Amino acid sequence: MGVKSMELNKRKLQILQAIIDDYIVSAEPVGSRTIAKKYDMGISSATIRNEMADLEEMGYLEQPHTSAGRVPSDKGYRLYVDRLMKIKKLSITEAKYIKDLYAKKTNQLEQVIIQTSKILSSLTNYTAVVLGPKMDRVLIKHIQLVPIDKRCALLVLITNNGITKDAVISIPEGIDEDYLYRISNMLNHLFKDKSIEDIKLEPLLKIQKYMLQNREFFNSIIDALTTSIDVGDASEVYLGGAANIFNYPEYHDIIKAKEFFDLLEQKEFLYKLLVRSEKSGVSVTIGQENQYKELQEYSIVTATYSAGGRTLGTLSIIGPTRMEYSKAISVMDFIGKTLSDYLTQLFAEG
Amino acid sequence: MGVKSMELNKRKLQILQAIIDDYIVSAEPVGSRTIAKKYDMGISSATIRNEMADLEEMGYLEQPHTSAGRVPSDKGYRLYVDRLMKIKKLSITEAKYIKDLYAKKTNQLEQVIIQTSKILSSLTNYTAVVLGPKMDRVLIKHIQLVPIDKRCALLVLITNNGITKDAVISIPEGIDEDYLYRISNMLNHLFKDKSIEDIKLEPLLKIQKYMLQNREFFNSIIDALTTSIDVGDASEVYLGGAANIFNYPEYHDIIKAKEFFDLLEQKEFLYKLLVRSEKSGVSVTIGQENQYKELQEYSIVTATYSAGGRTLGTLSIIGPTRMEYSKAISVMDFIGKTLSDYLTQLFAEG
DNA sequence: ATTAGCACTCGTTAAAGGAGAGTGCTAACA
DNA sequence: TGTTAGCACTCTCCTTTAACGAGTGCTAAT
Repeated sequence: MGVKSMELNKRKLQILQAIIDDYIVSAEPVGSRTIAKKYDMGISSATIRNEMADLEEMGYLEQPHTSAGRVPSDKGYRLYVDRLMKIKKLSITEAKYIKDLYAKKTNQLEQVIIQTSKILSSLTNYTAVVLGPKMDRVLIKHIQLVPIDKRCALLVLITNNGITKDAVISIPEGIDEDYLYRISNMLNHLFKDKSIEDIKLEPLLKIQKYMLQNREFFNSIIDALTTSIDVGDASEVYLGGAANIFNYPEYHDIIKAKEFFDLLEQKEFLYKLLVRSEKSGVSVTIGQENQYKELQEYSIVTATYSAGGRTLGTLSIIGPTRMEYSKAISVMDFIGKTLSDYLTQLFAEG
Repeated sequence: MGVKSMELNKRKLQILQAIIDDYIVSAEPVGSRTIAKKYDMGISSATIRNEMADLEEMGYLEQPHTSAGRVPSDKGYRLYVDRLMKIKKLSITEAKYIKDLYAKKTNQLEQVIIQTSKILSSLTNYTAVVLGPKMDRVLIKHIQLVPIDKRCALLVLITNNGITKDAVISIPEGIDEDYLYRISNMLNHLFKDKSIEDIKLEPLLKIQKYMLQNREFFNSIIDALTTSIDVGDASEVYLGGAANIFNYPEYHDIIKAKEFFDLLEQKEFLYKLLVRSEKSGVSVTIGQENQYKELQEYSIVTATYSAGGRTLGTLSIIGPTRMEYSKAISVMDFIGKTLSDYLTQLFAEG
């Protein structure tokens, strides 16, 4: 057989691309005859058969059973994504559609995120998972205690990303509005321009001197601060288009479908999975590349969004490894950027 | 045949109950022999056959095809729910499990709602839909403008239910902190103890005299107030246990399953469906009783939750018409009450 | 190196043939 | 008059069988 034949020469790449292109839309194992007929490369099906056997031996293709066509392996998809596929730019209609949806203003960050998940899923036809803004590295812009009545006050926290959090806390006896005002100023002075993480670590030391009286009250403030932030985890995972999965025949098996929806219900897991370092741009995880067993039959395309150059969160779509990577990647890229522009502008103004 | 035989006598009710009890767990059409054997009523299968034919003619049972057993009709389920089924009280273990989960405090109302949807779905094995607190009839307890920096302020709104809403609004040139403070007081004075609805109707008239200067600013405040409230609709629909539907053989059909999940994705629709007048207690909608075509193959059990005697929202479960009504109703009832107690206490304190 | 030809594999589909569960009806019975 | 045993009949579901066809690998010819 000679070593020569096992090179990944141009023809092999061409054939691999053709097979994957075909399989992505058909979901059926691809045979040599199909390739020979559909793509006119001037070689016979027998030749293609030989090449396919080589590609299988090299790990780029798999055979469901002896007398079936070939199916791409994860390694095959990886090669396809990195070197073979043609990135499809969004159509002008699609780009305009997206731009228009982000045209109208709203101050409700959550609404924007929800809308993003819907757009993402409707354009890609996969399931979208969008994470709300990460709070941990965000800086505090303003912190204040607002008196409501004799017994309680509202703790308000505003970050430099324009996100607001608040919590009602009760006031112990014998604290008048003026004292509350002084505490409020003190907190603001102490924590302004600090990150949320800092609060968790520092306060006990720095505040200690203020804490001699009303120790409990201070504790409840710190408590409210940290817990109101920590909530960020599971509750800020937004899904869109979960039912899209039914479009794909691999999930017409009830067992598979159930697995998928069970997965989606584990919001904490999704959060852990998709929260990533600030690496911007679009990234693709194919099947077994995923560290989690539960996800090794899926592919995930992830992008980040930011405001004013600071990464805030991630958007992802999740679907079968037989995914329209080309379309998916360009949509993710475009929406990630559009959303970032939108948020940057929003925060700059508001 | 005689008119007599068509009465709903005790024996017919007994048989109907037996059939529905059986069908609810088996999901298979129930035959006369099954009833005769399993439930010892001292009559033969032939007699039961006659009664079943009567029950079918009266509309309580249906026959999928000539040589199959009987299946309850919606009318049959209705009779079952109203008169036949034995309400199963929660086991002590279950009651304790629920109580324990509501034992620990949190100020995050949203977390409580999310947890409720999880508990509901895990105990009933159906899909839970919980609506967040309705805002429209809620009274305003406190309203305030908190200055953040020169260019913007935070509008904070606290309701008598302890719910907080806020929005960042920008301040026009030439408004100093003192003036802002006066406006804040004015707003508070004007809107305190009013409902949100009132704001939408009244402000233009009442505020007009204040609005001579800074008309735009006032408009943006009113805008922020009303929109931050209106969000309430779709974004406050919480789902739990959607994947539970796969436990039931009627949804092993992919078409049916897809329909179900498509339904769940229409949050606005679910909101419209489940938001109801304050009628408290548990209510059941069976199949075609539902006004919406899309839901006529499902049954829905709904309860309300409240705080301090004021109804806030609804909890529901949705599942096949072949539902364990008895279990479902008692769980809904118990959780509705427990949640109400919890919230009542929470708001009384905080 | 390429390709035509061919035997072989294996999954898919359709038809055919029970098996089984259930019914309605009739006739006998208390 | 209500109840029940018996029976013919219906219809779905499951299994078996056979034929089909898409696809492969190998061999031999080009």
